Amino acid sequence: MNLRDLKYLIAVADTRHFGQAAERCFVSQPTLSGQIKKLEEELGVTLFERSKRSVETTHPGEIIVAQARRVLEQADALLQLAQSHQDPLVGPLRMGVIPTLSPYLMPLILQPLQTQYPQIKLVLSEELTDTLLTRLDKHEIDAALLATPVENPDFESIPLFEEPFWLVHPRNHPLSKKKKIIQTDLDCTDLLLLAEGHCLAEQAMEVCHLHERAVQGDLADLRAASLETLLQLVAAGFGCTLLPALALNAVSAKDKGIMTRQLQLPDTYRQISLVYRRTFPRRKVLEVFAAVVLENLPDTIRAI
Amino acid sequence: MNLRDLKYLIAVADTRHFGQAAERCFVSQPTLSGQIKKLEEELGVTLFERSKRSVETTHPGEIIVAQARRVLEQADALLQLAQSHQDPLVGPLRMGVIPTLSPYLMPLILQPLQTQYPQIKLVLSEELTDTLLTRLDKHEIDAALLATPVENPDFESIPLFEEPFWLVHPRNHPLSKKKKIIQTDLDCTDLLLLAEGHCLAEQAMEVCHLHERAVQGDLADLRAASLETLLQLVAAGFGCTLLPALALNAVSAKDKGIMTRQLQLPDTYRQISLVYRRTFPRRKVLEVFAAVVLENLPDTIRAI
DNA sequence: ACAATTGATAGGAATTACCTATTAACTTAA
DNA sequence: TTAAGTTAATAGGTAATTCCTATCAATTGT
Repeated sequence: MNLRDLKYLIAVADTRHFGQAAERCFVSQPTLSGQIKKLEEELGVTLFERSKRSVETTHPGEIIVAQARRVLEQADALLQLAQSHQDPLVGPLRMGVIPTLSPYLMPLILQPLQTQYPQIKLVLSEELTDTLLTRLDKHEIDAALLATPVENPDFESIPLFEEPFWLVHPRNHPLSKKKKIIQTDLDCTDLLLLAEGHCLAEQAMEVCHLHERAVQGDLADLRAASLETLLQLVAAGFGCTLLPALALNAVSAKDKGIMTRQLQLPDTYRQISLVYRRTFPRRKVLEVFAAVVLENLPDTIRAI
Repeated sequence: MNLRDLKYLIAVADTRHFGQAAERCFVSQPTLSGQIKKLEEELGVTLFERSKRSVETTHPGEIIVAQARRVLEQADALLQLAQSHQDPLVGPLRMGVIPTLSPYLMPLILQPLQTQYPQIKLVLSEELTDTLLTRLDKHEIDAALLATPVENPDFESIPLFEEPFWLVHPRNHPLSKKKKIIQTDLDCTDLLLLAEGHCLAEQAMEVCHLHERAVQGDLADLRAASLETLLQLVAAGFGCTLLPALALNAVSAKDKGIMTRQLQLPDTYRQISLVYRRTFPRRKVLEVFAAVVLENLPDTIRAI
């Protein structure tokens, strides 16, 4: 059995005329006659009662024709579904974002994305880099916004922008007296860190030339679960920390006891990129997403 | 698109493995890979995300696979429908019967038919010969029980039995004195007839050697609409008539004022046969029906 | 009676599906 | 680290299927 055969079948049932049915199906009459005959043999049922004068659908024929219409109806629906998914922008885009980026970047782009590409249904999940990479590998998400380069050859990435780190310290901190922060100021500072697993923690240590062991002792117990908590610690005078630029809005607005200092030093930024499986078939939607991100960055952040 | 392709599609979606899917479909892996690729190109949608490690269904793929299942479901239902109609006995048998036969024959066969072949759904219609032939030609009925031979080459017939005519007259009729009825008794009798269109009327005239004009006059206005009415007229002494043997039950039971006389004369019977279109594909059900009729005839009627 | 129509048949051409063999990339075991 | 085993894709040739033109037999309409 064949969808084409069912089309032939219905054409004959509709026209009661092999010639006209053939014309409607854009085939010759012998072709259509042959296929109908083959179908009848396959089904073991005579579908049409032919005479030289007329063609009539038999009773079982009527029933089978009705069912054939249902089959073609569903097949047609399949084609329409396919058509509606030809545009790579259509459908859900499952995006993972690291926690130190998501709350500060997403508010900037959700509105523009929704306005420019309403057909993209963004599904966000906020998790640590490792988790995101695992889920990406398991096809549970389509792409991830990360701050670390990827080595896995299964993945590719679109570089988005460089996000500078700012130094954040209490207003009564010794560094308050310095007009400009230099590298050595960072080296020996009382750095507060995020909990383990946050890439920001390692990156901060790297910027400050610290190793894992250096943050043992008093500070080891103070690793914060979120940037918000971290800022609370800074405000409470427990030490200073490095903050990614996009998160600055979160601090300046609410806490007068905190000073934020731009770092005019080399390599004091993290590189944000959009990571996806090499085999992901809807690259277009990622390109569109990346473009929207870049268009809506504050002027202080430079795109790559 | 093709039902086979959809089977391949579902096999891959189920197994997430081209090789195993191919095995399930009894084709080679390259064949299946090729058809899936062709399908993807036709639909304009990437259905699977392949890597050397794994095969995953894309989001549009999931949707299309679900629809493909619906298509195959309906196609499967079609095959099952066809299967259930392979037996020519299954389904309605639309049977036309002439009014002078139906009420006397049908009670004899309905019960046995129902018992022996419960799958046959008999749909009866009782109409005059001409109407039945027209409806047979228009495929409105499948066959007809008639008492006249058919000339139309589109039709064929299965001879069933010869139904003798009996003479029926009032008990106080001159013929009551005769021990045996001979042809000349019939020739000049006061014959009562059924309404025009009933084949029985013409056949009775023929048996009695009468022509159309002979029944003009008084009798012309007395043509009865049914055998029952005819018997009422006989009982009321308006004349005599010829009755087909199967209808005898109807008279003997209810009216003592009527005599029924067997005719031991040549050609005093009508031939009942089952008429159908030459092209009717379920001849088997007709043969079965004919057999049931013959098996359940009273012993007084001889089958052909 | 003759031309036009209709569905079936025959024979050959074109397309399509299919198979085997092989490749390229990756994973696992030694 | 190398070797063996998997996996999906590719290439090339074969078999099956579909399709066409030409024709026939039967019927219908003029």
